[in-house]
Amino acid sequence: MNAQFKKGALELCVLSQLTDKDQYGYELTEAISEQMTVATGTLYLILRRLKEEDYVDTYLVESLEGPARKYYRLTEKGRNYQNELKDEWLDFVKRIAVLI
Amino acid sequence: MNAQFKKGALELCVLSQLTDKDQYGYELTEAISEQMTVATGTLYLILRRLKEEDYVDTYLVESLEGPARKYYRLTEKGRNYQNELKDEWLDFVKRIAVLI
DNA sequence: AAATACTATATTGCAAAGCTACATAGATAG
DNA sequence: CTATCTATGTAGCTTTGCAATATAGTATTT
Repeated sequence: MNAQFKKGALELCVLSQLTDKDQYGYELTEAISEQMTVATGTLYLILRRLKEEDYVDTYLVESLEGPARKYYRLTEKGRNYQNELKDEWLDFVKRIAVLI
Repeated sequence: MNAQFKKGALELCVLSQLTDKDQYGYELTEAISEQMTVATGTLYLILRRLKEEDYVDTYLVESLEGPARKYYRLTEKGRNYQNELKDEWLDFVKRIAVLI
């Protein structure tokens, strides 16, 4: 799996996964891992960045199967950003198709 | 234009542009600029890298309109690489589509 | 003759983002 | 009590595009 392709696109994937329902980090890692290899820890960096920029907020929920889970929820700003980024991505893919 | 999306994909674009005919750096920059913004100089780094790894070789041709042009030609290794990378890209795009 | 602009190649320093490896920690099964 | 699964998090590295800049040939304008 080409690591360079992922740059930027992973952020969009995380945001998109959160549009339907709140999820915690490990859960997101598992969902995205079904489509591509993603290193443990990679998503936590993205999630921290998204939180710093107020695209998501978080809350803790205790778990019976291990440590507490930190859930991530899209903010209004995050929803707008997800939309923009998705449009940009689809446009980008079309432009690449022209060149290859 | 999201700079992160370009990582890796630009290399594929350059390789793909060379599959039909040899081209020089400035010419490639102009062709790719029709689809996306790309900074002057960016492609020269990619081209140097591609040459170091024997995906392309080069030859100089004098020009009436300015300095000599350095043409880039795909090697057999480069053709194989372009094919692999293209397949990987198309697969990647499909997987992202599942996630968003 | 000098300044400007277009064509053309190339390098330097910077920033973004994923990867590897590692650290921490609760719960549970053997 | 050790291993394993769940779960979050950090440090250092690498790759790669960008901005800025340098160099240089040719042509046109002032």
